[in-house]
Amino acid sequence: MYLLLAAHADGAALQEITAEGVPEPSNPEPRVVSAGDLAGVVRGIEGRHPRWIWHRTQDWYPALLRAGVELERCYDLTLCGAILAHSEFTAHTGYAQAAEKLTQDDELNQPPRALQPPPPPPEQGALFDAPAPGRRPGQSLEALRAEYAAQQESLGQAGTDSGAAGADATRRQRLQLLLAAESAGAMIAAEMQHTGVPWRAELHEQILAEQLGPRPAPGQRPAKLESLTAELRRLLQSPALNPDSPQELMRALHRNGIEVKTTRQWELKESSHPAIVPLLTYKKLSRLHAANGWTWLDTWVSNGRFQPEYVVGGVVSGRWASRGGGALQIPRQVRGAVHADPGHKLIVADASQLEPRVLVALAQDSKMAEAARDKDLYAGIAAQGFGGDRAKAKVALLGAIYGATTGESGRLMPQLARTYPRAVGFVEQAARDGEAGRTVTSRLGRSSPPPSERWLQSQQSSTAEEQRRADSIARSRGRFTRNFVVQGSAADWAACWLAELRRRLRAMRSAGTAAGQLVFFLHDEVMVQCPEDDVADCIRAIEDSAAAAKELLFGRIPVEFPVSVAVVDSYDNAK
DNA sequence: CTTCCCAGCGCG
DNA sequence: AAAGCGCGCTGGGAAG
Repeated sequence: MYLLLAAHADGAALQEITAEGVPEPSNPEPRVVSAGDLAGVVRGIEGRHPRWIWHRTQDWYPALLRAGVELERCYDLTLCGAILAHSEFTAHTGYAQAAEKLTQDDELNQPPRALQPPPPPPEQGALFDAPAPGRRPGQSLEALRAEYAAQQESLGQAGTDSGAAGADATRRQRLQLLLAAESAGAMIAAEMQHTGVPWRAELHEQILAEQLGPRPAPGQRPAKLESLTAELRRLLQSPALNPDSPQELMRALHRNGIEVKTTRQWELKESSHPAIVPLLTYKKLSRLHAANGWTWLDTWVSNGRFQPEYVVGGVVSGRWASRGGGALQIPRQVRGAVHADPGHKLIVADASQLEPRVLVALAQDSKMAEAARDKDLYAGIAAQGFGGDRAKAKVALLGAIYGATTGESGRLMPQLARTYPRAVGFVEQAARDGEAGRTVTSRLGRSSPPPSERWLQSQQSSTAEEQRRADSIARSRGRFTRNFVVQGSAADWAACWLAELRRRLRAMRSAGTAAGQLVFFLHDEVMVQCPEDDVADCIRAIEDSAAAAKELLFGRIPVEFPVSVAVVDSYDNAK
């Protein structure tokens, strides 16, 4: 059962439609529901397991969650539309071609970004405020129904202009899987924001006090930073030095014979001047204070929860981004503040060495698959081609995925290519595609953006100098597409992992067997909080989901995607 | 004064 | 040890 949910002047409008996106013949009439009644109505319909189809999950689901309504599945027209508009699998369809035309028109007709009106403020207060009339063009029931129908038609044609019939079916199925996983991801993001990461403010404050000293008055440096500043001023003979200013710092270092080109940590470490150690300490602590200190705590943690917004589809590769509080960059220093509720445990699971394993599967490199049989892929590769030197093997493989050209990593490439011609050939091909301005595509069908304006312009180079520049721009795009196929396919895998895990956790919750809740997700890592007695069930769900994700992406292939699991009270004990 | 960009560093 | 991908956030500093 497919149910459209659209904004309406009197609240919301609902309409049952078919899988193809036409009004359900047996029940074609839309139904208008007032904003106040919506949560109750939705709850009632949910028992029939519909797929909710809406413009954006973020428009509806957060308020439903606040009203205590959790849903099983949805179809996010905005996220799915973005995938279909750019996927190589659907590039030949009318949907993608119309989208491309729209983009071009946009670029021609839109005022510069700075002149565009700011986005509306986030919704506050009442549940389901009726949107102002005319404010959201193209979001009527009819417009959304047409959009859904167009997307389904495009999806149905995925791959039909290429290759063997068998391959076509697979492409369509993969894309369909991606759309389902992306929509599930949007629900998970809203649910995790609603739930929040369990965060104990008093533990965080304890960490800050230990590292920085007592909480300073607003605008003041903490005691520890104050004393380090005094020490640096003395050691660098610069009585007014502000160590937070890279320019001042650079001048002070040069005056003292420390000839660095930047003030980055790794470059500073080259010098043995007595000021370097306190300077690095200062930088470390200053970062903690500025990014995750008392101000951060006041701003982002309340009632024992850190509730960031996750931005599904926020990264071109399919990874999530986040807004507010730097949710995807919680430094190790403060992870001790992430602490399970009484009687509960945190299960922190990460897909070990995910990207290299994804590369093995993508390239179907059987030699590398042997190395990937064991828990430690790098050790396996080291044994096969690097005389047992694990560090070397790791640097070489990561270099292949990122496109390293110089340094140790670049030097090891030929050696890696000899041992694994298929795996290296796969990323090399992606790099050449990117350099030539072609798009590349993840396993499930998410495609890289077209070449930038800069790349296009650089193609018309005439002088030798311009040509050198053009080559550099092309190589940069090559590194991007090289990484895209791996990072994007890893994101495909992670999205399926997450969706499968959500399904299992929901099933266990409704059966009353286990009460695990997803509370955090970070590219290749999930955190589930559950009662102590439910840990074993939840771990099994995490592992089964990982196995299911592998099979969904690649079928039955002899490559393992092991998950490393830690059961902890506090996040800092996870690694 | 505000706005924007950069350097630097956190995470994967 | 270090330089190659993807992000968000902060403070400094220049530009308007």
